[in-house]
Amino acid sequence: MEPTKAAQRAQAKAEYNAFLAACPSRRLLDRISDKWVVLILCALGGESPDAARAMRYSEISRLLAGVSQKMLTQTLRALEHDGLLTRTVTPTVPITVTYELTDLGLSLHQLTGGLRQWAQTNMDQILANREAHEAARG
Amino acid sequence: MEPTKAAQRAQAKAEYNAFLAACPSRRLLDRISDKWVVLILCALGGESPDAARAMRYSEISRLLAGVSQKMLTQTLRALEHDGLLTRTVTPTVPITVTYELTDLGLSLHQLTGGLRQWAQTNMDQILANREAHEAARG
DNA sequence: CAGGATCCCGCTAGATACTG
DNA sequence: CAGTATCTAGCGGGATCCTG
Repeated sequence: MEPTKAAQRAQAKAEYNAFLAACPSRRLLDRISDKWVVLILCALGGESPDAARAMRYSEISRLLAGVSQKMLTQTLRALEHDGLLTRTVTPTVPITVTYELTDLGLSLHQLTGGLRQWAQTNMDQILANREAHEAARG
Repeated sequence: MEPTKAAQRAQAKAEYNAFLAACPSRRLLDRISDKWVVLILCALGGESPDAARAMRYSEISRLLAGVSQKMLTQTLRALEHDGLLTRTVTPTVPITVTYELTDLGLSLHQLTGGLRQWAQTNMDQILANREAHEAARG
């Protein structure tokens, strides 16, 4: 009679449906389907799972070329709020703030890292597709 | 002296770096890190890899509750342009247009489907994190 | 009636300048 | 160094119109 873990997991899966606009998971999916979220997770997560490390604000800012301070701060705060990363303030002079992925953030990094990998791996194919598509219909 | 396939792959990986703002793969990553892209891929890809199927415009529109016609059309065209899906017009009355993932689109669906799954699986944890975070600092 | 193009508006991303 | 505050332009989104 005791519910198995598999049954509990199936139950949890059935609870949320990201296709429904009103479902909380839909809003969560919208949030993580964001270019800055993906890039920040890729930065903090490193190339391999064990390469994750804490980074300073300026370090992230430098790595993610093109990000504005506003979007970086805003996105970091949102990720902290959701428990995907921790923000640590060290009162040195000048002040030091580091960001580090939580276990939950690391689990999501498995996926976002895949996105980055996919983009880099299939870039040539996509470029070829675009050319073919443009040639086909001008 | 002949380059191995692994070496060629490593070379291809080194070519693109999604962290660089000027790199084409960065723009590609920005594109696929988009909520409508993710949802459309999830819709056309189905729950399991073999559940992928062609869908009509109105069918997608209904499934992705909350998407505007403009964004749906715009995103579908962009995905077609990149070769992630095909657009097929059947001259019935009234006209029928179906969209279907290509192999490349299916490969990306492996990842976006994971995002959706992750959002639905970790929703409860995130909600708990938010509450804890708000309680901690009002 | 399905499919989509166009116009208009509000919001938000992003650049710039300023502060603890 | 690590942010906040302010302003503007461009994008997202709804209403409307067009076409087969």
